[in-house]
Amino acid sequence: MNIGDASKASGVSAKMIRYYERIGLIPQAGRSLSGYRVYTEGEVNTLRFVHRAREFGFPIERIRRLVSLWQGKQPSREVKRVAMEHVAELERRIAELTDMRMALQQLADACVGDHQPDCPILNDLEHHAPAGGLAAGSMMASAGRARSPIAGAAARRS
Amino acid sequence: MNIGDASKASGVSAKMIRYYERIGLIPQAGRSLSGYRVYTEGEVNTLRFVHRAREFGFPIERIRRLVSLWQGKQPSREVKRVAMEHVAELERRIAELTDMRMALQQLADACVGDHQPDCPILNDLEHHAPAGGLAAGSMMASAGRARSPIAGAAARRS
DNA sequence: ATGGCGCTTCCCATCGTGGGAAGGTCAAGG
DNA sequence: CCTTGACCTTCCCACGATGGGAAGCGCCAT
Repeated sequence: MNIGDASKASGVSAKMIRYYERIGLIPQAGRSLSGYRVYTEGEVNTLRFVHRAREFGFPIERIRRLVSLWQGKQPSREVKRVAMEHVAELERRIAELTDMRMALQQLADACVGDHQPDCPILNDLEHHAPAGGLAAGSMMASAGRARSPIAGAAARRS
Repeated sequence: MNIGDASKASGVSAKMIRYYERIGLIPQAGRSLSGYRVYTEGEVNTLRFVHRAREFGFPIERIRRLVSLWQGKQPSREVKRVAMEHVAELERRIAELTDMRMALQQLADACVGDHQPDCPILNDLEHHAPAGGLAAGSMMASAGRARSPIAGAAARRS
């Protein structure tokens, strides 16, 4: 099977298959006489595994560990641990975005949105002090602070 | 004021100030005789504006529009529209991440996590069909499908 | 004048993905 | 046999926003 068929069968683009091979996420594929990459069903299966893991948002390095655990028939405890690490990461990112969304929504709610240039959104952007060490609640708009248990997670966008 | 002080006063790193100037998000700063960038209070204020907008997760191109609306004293309707576009974008990303989190959490819940290599997480990764056009509910784990109003938003990660 | 800090420009890396150029291969049909 | 088109190869570039670091110069205090 050539790379095009492997791509269709796995859902991974040919470009990404070559990339995954280059960074060592998947082993180097065999080659035909003319230098074309050749794939077996088993290799396509690995590509499907990687593709599905990407759909879950796993970063490449974590997928590397997952593939290793999978191929090595390791205890499911390890797999679960890696998965839960990723769940925690997802929750962290969800919390950040939720903080932003809530704060911005509050400002937008307070903005009448007419022909006048006066606008609470611009006022916040213009007058908010740069985070000077004190982080708690700094993301929240003035009205209705600390209503969420996940407030203050912004600005740690890594 | 030199770039270091402007950085401290605005919360934007010197590196990023130069970057913003290079891409034209902020106008070119004046220069001292020796070539140092020199900033006025007004320019620092613009930097603060940009910094705060970044904290809200606004991408640079949207900040460009916001700055323009702000400087041009445009009707708040326009500002609100840009802000709500960003809220929609945030909600889209939150929905994607939430889908991933839920699906993965379900698989992890179904994983006993002992010394046995058998694991629902790996089973899903290994046997899930590559998205072949039919997208609805494809992200959901087998148990408890379609329990969320925002299911099926994954794999549109850009 | 010397040391230390700040400023300058320039290049590189991240992370995952796509685009495209330049060139080789293969199969089908004239 | 030759052309055509679809496929494959490698190599380079781009994204978005940010940081790291090198090489070289300016500024100020001791």
